[in-house]
Amino acid sequence: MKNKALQEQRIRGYFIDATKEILKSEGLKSVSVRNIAEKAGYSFATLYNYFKDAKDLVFLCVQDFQEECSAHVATRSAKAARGEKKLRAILLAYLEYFVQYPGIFELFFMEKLSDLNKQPDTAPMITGFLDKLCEEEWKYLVANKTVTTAAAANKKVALLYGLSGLLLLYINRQTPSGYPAFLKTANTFIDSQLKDMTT
Amino acid sequence: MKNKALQEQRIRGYFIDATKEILKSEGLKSVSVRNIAEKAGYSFATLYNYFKDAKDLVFLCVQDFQEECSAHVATRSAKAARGEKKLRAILLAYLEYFVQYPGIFELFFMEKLSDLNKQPDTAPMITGFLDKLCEEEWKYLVANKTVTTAAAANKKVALLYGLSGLLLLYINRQTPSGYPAFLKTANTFIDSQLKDMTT
DNA sequence: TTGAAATTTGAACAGTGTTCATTATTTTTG
DNA sequence: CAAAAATAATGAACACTGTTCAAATTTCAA
Repeated sequence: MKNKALQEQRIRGYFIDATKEILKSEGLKSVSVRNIAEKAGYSFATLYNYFKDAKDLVFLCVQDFQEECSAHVATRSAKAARGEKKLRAILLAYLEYFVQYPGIFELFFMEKLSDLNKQPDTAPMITGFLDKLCEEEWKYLVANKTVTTAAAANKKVALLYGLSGLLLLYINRQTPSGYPAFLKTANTFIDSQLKDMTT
Repeated sequence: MKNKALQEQRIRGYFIDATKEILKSEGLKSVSVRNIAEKAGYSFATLYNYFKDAKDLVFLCVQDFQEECSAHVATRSAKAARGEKKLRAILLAYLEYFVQYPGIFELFFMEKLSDLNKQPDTAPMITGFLDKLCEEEWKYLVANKTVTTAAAANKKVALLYGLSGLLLLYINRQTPSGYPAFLKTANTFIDSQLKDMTT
């Protein structure tokens, strides 16, 4: 009787779609049990039959948003020449996506994950996301002896932490103030991290 | 009639102290208008006679916590030799403070500031805090020609963003997992940023 | 002491999440 | 097909949240 499972998955999908819609339009602050349920066409109580939490539901959107971000990064970095150029394009497109959707940055990096979310390991999925986006280019650079594996590893984490902090302060503390200044700071930071590829 | 002003300031102090107490013990999630007021010994409605918001009140704690953090950094870095050693000690003590009080990191970097908080410019106060802590050491290093002013400026921002991101991911996403791993990552990152002081 | 001004307060309202007994629907069985 | 059993959907209820405002209280000067 797999109809049961199919129907159940469909209904879960309605709730997830409703949540995604709210997240992208009104943002995380407008996500509420009653809000989601209304958009999904069910009572708020029904949500609890399919999900432990609204938070639980919210974190199920992470994968979808990652795919969307991946697509955005892919198109924005398609023209760039392989290697460092492409890596730079990927990093900038990554920043661009979160600047466009601050609510998704909030969801990825600021929202506390509830206990059940630890089960499907949402946290490593998020922290490993940038690595996955850059994976191919780092491989390429290591293969071409532009950078050593060890140096690449260091640069990867420095970029992850640096870009996370940059987005955090830009989105939450208006530092730098204004998108042009943000872009300039981002480029300067990426420059400094990609220098001395063999160090 | 300056008694008026004095008494008013005293009462404001009761509310601020209550808020600080809650922030350090239960954390930001437990900060509520009724919660603060009860600890302060007043009705929840009274809070609105002295502050626009509970958020407003919360951000008034920033300065006090910065002073506390400064003191912690000072004692923890007192023994270090001037220059790079001391700079490292400052950075590690800075991290240490926020790891000890994740609620204060939340307040400094994650909590959205309301409109009134933009008036006393809380945001630059927060983003400039690390710079202020390190100011003397950077001056020393520049004076000793260990690093150029331009290179120092770049390293300052890279450290600010990197450490912010590191704390963000450690506190919110358990990455790295465990304090020893966190310390190792922090040291590696600081190493990479302080290398090539003349570049 | 009295009256006016200032301060403190709780009621009220609109939100929030969550649980659970009741209702409605669907599925299975006779 | 009809009755019974299983499943799913629901809204009432409770405990919170922030915020406003008229009423109660306190303060203080005349």
